[in-house]
Amino acid sequence: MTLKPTIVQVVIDKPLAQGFDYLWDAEKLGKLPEIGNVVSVPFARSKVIALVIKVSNHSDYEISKLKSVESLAPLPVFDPALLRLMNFASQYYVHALGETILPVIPQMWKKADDWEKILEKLKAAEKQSKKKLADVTEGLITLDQLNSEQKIALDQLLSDGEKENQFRAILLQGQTGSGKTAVFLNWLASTLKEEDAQVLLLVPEINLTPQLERQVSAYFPDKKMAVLHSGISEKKRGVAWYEAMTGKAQIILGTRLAALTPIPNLRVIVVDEEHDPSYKQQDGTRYSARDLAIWRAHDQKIPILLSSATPSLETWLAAKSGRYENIRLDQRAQGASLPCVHLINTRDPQNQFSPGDVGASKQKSLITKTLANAITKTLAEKKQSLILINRRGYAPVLSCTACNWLSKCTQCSTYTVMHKAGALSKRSVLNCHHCGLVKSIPQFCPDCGNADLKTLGHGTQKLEDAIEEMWPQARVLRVDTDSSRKSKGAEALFKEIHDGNVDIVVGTQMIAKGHDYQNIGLVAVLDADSRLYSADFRAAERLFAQLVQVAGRAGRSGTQGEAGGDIYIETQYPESPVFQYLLRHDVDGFLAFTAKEREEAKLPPYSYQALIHAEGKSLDQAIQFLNELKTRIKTKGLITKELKVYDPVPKPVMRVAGAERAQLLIESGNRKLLQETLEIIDQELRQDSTGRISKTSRIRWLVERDPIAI
DNA sequence: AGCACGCCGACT
DNA sequence: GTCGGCGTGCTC
Repeated sequence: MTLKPTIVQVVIDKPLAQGFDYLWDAEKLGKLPEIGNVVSVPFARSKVIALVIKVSNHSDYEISKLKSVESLAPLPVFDPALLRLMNFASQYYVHALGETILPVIPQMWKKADDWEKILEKLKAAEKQSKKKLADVTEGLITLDQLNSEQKIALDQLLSDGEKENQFRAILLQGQTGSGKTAVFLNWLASTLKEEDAQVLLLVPEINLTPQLERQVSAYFPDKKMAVLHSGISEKKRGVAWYEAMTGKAQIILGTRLAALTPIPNLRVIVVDEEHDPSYKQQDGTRYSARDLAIWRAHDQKIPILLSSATPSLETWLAAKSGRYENIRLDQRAQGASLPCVHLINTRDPQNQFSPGDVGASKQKSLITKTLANAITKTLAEKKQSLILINRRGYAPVLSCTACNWLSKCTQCSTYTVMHKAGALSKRSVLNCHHCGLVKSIPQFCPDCGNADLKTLGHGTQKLEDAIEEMWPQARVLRVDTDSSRKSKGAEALFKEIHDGNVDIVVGTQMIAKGHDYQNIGLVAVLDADSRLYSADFRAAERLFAQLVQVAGRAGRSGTQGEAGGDIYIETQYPESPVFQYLLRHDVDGFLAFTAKEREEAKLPPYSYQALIHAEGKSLDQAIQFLNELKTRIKTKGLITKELKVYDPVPKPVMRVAGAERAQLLIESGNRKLLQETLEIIDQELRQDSTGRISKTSRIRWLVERDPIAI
């Protein structure tokens, strides 16, 4: 009698839809295989990390050609619930299972040779660092400090808690400063009373984690927290991931990548700022961490809380229809009142400087007279001003006054942005924000030789210059990705603001996110219009959310009874609904208005969308590739009344780093039908592709489900 | 995705 | 004569 060999099927991090079979030598590996084991296998000429997805005695491949699993990682198995999530994500987002699963493993665990060493180190470290009690109490609001509205919200969250083992989705909607964080942290406390319960707390951006991290450790000083985001070192991330996976860490705090972390005893999920577009991954598997978190909660029959001041339309409608519970916080928790919104009509001459005005400079196009007066007043009151402009750098384009030459990127279909000396490099440079290309600034126009080159438009740097010129006595700080990368990072810059070392802060949207400042009297938004009328139908929704968030910064001074700050928006279109609803602080009104618009236009969430991206050497080739694909879809009879396939179009930024890009939009009111069609398209494309590159036309393609920008 | 194998152009 | 271009096929 011959014993049948043990065979495992594994998936690896390649865009290959299939699994690969390997022999399992139980003697050598010490144990029998289990689904969810992390292993190291020989693949082609190298060794790769793989995950076991099947255990059997059979292989469709020739047994004699099978290689053997080399080693077994000293890690717990990926639990069945997580594998269900991965399977779903892989199918839904039309990506191979392997390239969905393996990227969640931190780099530290990707080298099989180090496994035993790492484990020993971890164990040694664990023995040493017993418990370091946190001494911070930042943001700690105990049960008896909650205001009545927060108490009601918490009661509501807790009262339904008896429905154990049941999916619940709750929208916690409340304006900035209404104390949502205090409510959900106190709610988490009840789950964390349980000995080994784990909770997952998702935040949209790295900038937000340090503050929330301090708050969480103030609430739960004796609980271990694992922090997972791309900003922490690989080593720390590897350790945090291990602690989450082994159940040692009970609180898992992180950005979107944390949504796919193995958490064996997961009991509750919180998604903070659930509307934030950064939950959508833009490369690799293009998943939405919020949507996957909801699926995970549903699948594991646990509650999920979605928190936002300006919920996404999807979530808001779900709450409205009763599919989600809706808990609201309408008061401002610590007594601060709402900021007053001012719309400055830039077309009104009254708001503009006239030639004779004091302080009118060549920069007058940047800051209106009305806004300048408000800033001067705020300075006099010894309060801080935040000025937002959504473009980093000095000026978006350099142009020739004689022949209208413009500084275009040589590799992309965009303009390069001028950065002044000292910002990106020692000298002034032109920088492309799409491909990162850095070029020196030409002395003369490359086309006509004219030496008179001028900048068009404004960026953060130019604004900084203008402000310094207009208020020479003020202390000005610029906060954007460039300045935070250069100095000690964003945290250090935020500290400067907190400590009151700054009068005027100039920056991009990143200043407005999450950070609580104590002494802000004025917030100004200078380029709201650029995002008002965009080709992207979600642009207005995003702008509204950002403006509400910005407005939140202005009214946050904690002192009881004090008037909220002022927010100034410079616009040519003050009558636009975005601004009108903002003026009244009417989030629900805006969402209802937007919902109606979308319903009439049959746009998401009233329909479902997917994009097929194509990228090649020339736009024609990319378009042709998509046209052929469309024809194939048509011949197969897949285009029906229920499923619409648009014509291929160049992408908004058509050329990036030398590759030209086009896209094909597919839309359907029937989610299942769209899913099935995408699977057929994927199969069809895979048939004559290696990986994701077409064999015949050399076009790189990608299917994206639920795109957030079109 | 990598990576080797393989078949055609300008060079020490 | 060869070095090297990237089209094609394979990885258990």
